[in-house]
Amino acid sequence: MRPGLSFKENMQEARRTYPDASQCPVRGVLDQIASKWSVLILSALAERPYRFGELRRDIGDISQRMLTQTLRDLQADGLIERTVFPTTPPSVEYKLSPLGRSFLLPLSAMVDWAFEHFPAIDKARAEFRKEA
Amino acid sequence: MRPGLSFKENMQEARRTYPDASQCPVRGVLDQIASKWSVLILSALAERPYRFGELRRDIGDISQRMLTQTLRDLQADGLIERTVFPTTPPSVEYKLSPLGRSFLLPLSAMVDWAFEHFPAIDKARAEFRKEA
DNA sequence: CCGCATCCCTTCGGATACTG
DNA sequence: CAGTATCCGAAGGGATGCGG
Repeated sequence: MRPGLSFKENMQEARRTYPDASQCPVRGVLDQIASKWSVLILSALAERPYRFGELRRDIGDISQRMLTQTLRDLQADGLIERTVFPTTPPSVEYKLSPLGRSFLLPLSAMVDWAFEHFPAIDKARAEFRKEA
Repeated sequence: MRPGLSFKENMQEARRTYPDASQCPVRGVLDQIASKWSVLILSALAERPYRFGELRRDIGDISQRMLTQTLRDLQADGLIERTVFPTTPPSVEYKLSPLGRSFLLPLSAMVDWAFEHFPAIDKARAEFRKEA
């Protein structure tokens, strides 16, 4: 990476367009989408469609309450599609929408970065505590 | 974007490496870094170094408490550097570290995506409410 | 199997007042 | 100017029990 600076223009343009950052619509989108549970759910759905119980088991430590809630939010945002199969017992499938798939690229960029740099961050945290 | 699927490998590899997602170190990193205030601060520092009061005014609706706290966390993670100038009155400068700058690319990818797609998301949200 | 409703505890985060 | 300390309301999120 070039030492100087090499970030995209939209980030600064967003800041120019919304000098009062509290009014920036991008913020509301990011808050929802970059949240802990959303990332895990979208990461799972990146592989293949999932049923409710599958997702629950796969993620492991998500409560059924948060799973339901986050799935609804992602559905409301148009990132995932929900299909009910009226079998007995009923089964419900969740899959990424085209919009949701378009989000995988920036999402995986974040995940990739975290995956690559978390050792450096852990080290920085440890040293920061030693100083204090 | 290709219709099929086109996401990076690390996302799936992270899921394979940490089948129990609750143990995944990437999660802790993301939670901290992709949070609301962190994104705003890093976006500001992407332009140039800032002093404390400048950041506060620039972001606008961040409380001094959260600004201090988030700056400390980002510093602990090694993403920003803090320099004290013992003038009177004292002044403190915050700037991105090399690690912090390396994060701008994935961060701006997210911001760019949000900037481009928030109209679609707003529309999806509105329609979702109409259905209900 | 999928999900909603309730209770309840914990964390987030703003407001205010006070130091070097 | 750049913080720290305290108080307190708001929101996040787990546990449990019921319904389609």
